[in-house]
Amino acid sequence: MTKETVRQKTNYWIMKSEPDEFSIDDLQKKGISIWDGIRNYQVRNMIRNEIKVGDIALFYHSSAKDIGVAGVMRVVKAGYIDPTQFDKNSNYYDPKSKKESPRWLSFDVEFDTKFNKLISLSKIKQNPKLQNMVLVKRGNRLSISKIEKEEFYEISKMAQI
DNA sequence: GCCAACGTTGGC
DNA sequence: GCCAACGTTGGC
Repeated sequence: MTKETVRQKTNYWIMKSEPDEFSIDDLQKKGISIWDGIRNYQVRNMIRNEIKVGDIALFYHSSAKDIGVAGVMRVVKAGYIDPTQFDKNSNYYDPKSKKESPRWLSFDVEFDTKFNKLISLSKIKQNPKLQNMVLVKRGNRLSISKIEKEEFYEISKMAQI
């Protein structure tokens, strides 16, 4: 089989954002948005190696009054150089990143669905089918993590009840 | 290369 | 606001 005929499997992700900074409503308004400001090497490597067009992601609201999964989005542009690392006016400015060797990557996502109600972290922790998610484990601090297709559909199901 | 000190994330 | 659990930095 040639390389061209290999169809890559869709990856499923959960991606955190502080809704005060950027919420599911902001994404819905914009339609398509850059996902920028990643300043962690593990996550950077995930963007570089795995996140690709067509991947599906849960939008998670973190560090807020109500925390949990707010909706669904799709990756529409794979990893590219995050412009905010060179922008002195940005919160994400990184003076150590050089134009010749940029450190950080961003990508683009498109709004798909906003859940009627937030699927709270506590509800997720109560669901026995979701106990393997990195999200429910202690010390999980990565803003993006991979999830199983089954976990994605389980959470989607919880949104419909 | 080790590791202490410091910074950040994020739930509670 | 607290603090656990990391990640990063920098002196040695």
